[in-house]
Amino acid sequence: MKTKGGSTPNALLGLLTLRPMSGYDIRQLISQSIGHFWSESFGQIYPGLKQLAAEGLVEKKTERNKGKPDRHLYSITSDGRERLREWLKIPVAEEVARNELLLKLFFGEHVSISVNREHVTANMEFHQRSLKVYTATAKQLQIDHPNDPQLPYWLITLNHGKHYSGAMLKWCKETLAELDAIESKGKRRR
Amino acid sequence: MKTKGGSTPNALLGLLTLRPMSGYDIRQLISQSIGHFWSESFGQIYPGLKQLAAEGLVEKKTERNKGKPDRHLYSITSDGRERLREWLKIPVAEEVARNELLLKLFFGEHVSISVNREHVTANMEFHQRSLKVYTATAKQLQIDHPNDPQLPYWLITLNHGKHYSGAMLKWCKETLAELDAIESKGKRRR
DNA sequence: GGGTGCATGTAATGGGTTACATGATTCT
DNA sequence: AGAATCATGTAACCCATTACATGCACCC
Repeated sequence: MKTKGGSTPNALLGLLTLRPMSGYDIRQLISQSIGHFWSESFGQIYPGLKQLAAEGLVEKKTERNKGKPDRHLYSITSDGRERLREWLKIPVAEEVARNELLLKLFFGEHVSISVNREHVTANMEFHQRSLKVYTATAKQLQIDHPNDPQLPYWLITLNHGKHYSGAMLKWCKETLAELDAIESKGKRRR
Repeated sequence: MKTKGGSTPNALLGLLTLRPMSGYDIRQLISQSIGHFWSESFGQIYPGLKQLAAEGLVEKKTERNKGKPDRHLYSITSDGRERLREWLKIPVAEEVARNELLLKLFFGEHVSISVNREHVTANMEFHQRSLKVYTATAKQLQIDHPNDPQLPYWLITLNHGKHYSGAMLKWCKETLAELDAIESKGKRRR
């Protein structure tokens, strides 16, 4: 059996192994941890936590604060840990990730070269920025959690980002060169 | 304005610039062309074509066949071409692509090394296969459409695949080595 | 007889984002 | 005064896949 549904609740369980958190905390944490390859919106998180609590996979404790609204802190139960471990064992279904940039480039002949060039340039800049973030984050993680047994796994995901963005930068450069070549070929024929 | 919705109808328009096709044809063609970065199901294609026809962006002609069911052939109109061109100009929204493999590896410390190793190995094999397909397809395209002005754009998308899968292969190898390292470190401590 | 390919389409279901609704505090 | 942050949650909506429904022809 391959994973299909249920990634979201399992992502929540996974994050709650780090520490007990509220839905709001989870959202914050995602952007600082798995944000480069995962996203969850409040519309998923809050109902998701509710559901997990109903199944006994997480426990809810309400923290009352004066002035500020209540915080609903969720912590993972041992049942939750077991559920997470089971899910981690299931092979990953490799599905086609839709890539709109490639779709547009595939039909690129229908518009001017400069339009295509702009798409590629934007993508290149995105990956340049990403690369910097990956490198900086890896450094910071090693400082903040030097002996954490999870650190190697976190670095693995960051290394993925580095390879990915590095490859994309190369491809962008080649593509820009190719677009130039298409342009000059068009001029020569005219 | 960034693209959000409407990629599907525009993908259909794009494909119909190649030649008039039925919904069934489109499904077939996708797997041989944009299948590495795009997918459409019948549940999207048939209603999509209907909608495009209602907007006058495609024209429907019914081809009656004895024995076999009717074929509804759709061809793009000049309005459709204009719509496609407009869409191609809109910058691509760069959204986080969810990656379940990375999500599982991020929480990899909760399961045995071999579980993680298997995820990575499966991914490595996938990219090895993909690389072969990209190379073969590029060769075949150059034979089948040597002078097609769209060829450079098609090759650009294939080149993307090559860079991507190549980078992923490297990462997989590094990751497997890292998993070995984690394992031997664990043994040493015991 | 049964599977596969051709060919169309709808309905149910799932998964997800965005917008809405609320309201206090703190910073500028 | 107004924006941002904290904090929770629901509802509407969009997009997409899967399952269902139909039916002939061809091959094994």
